Amino acid sequence: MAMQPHQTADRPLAELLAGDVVEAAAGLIGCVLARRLDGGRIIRARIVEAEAYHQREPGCHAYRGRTPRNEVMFGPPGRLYVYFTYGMWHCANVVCEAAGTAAAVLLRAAEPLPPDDRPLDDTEPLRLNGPGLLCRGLELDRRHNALNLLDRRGAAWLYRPADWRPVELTWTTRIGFSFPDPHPWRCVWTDHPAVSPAKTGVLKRKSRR
DNA sequence: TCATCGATTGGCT
DNA sequence: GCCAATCGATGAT
Repeated sequence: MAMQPHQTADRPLAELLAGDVVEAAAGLIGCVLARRLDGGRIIRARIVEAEAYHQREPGCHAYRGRTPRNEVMFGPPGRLYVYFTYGMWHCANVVCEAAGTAAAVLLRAAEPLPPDDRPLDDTEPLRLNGPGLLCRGLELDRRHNALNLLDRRGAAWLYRPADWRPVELTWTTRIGFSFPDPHPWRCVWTDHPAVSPAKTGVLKRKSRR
C-alpha cells in the first residue's frame, strides 16, 4: 500500500487545497477554521480529524456525477461544501483539487480555541468532536455552502496558524460506510482528546511528522 | 410520485 | 449494542 502523506508547511494553504485531496486532509490537521457569527463574534477551532473523498470512489457524494447538492465539489478548491443529513445535521467539507474534479475533505472534529484573550468557559465547553457537532457548534449550515474559505473577510475562513507544527497522524478507514472502505483516508491527530468518538474506523498505520 | 436511506448523534437496554 | 429522531437527496416506479 502506498504511504499515507505526512505533514509539511512547504506549500501555502491555497496550493495545498488545489493538490491531492488526501495530502490536503493531512495538511488541514492543525489548521484553524474561523467563524464570524452574525453578531460579529468570532469562534476559532483547530482541526484535529478529517476525511478525504474523491469522485472516483463510491463513498463520495459526487461518484454518480454532478447534482444540485454536490455542485460545489466540482468548483474551485478552497470552497466550503455543506450538506444536510439524517434530517438534523450539517456536515462541512473543504473542496480540493482542480475545478472540474470533485474532491473534498470532510471536517470531522476540531478543538475549540479560547476567544482571543479570554480562557474558554469550562462550564459550557464547546464540543466539536463529530462532523454534525462541528457544524452545529460553529453555526454552519447550507447558507454557507460555496463560501470561499480562503477569503478572511467572509463568514468563515481557514488559515494555518503561526504556531502550526507537524504532528503525529493516525490514518484509518473512514466512518459511516455501508460497505468496506478501501481507503485509509481518515486522518486523525494521534491521541488528541478532541477527536470524534467514532469507533468503526480501522487503524491502518501511523505517520510521524 | 414514492420509498429508501444517509460522510450522525444521544439515549436507552 | 440497539434504535429513534428527522428530512432532503436520490433512484426506482
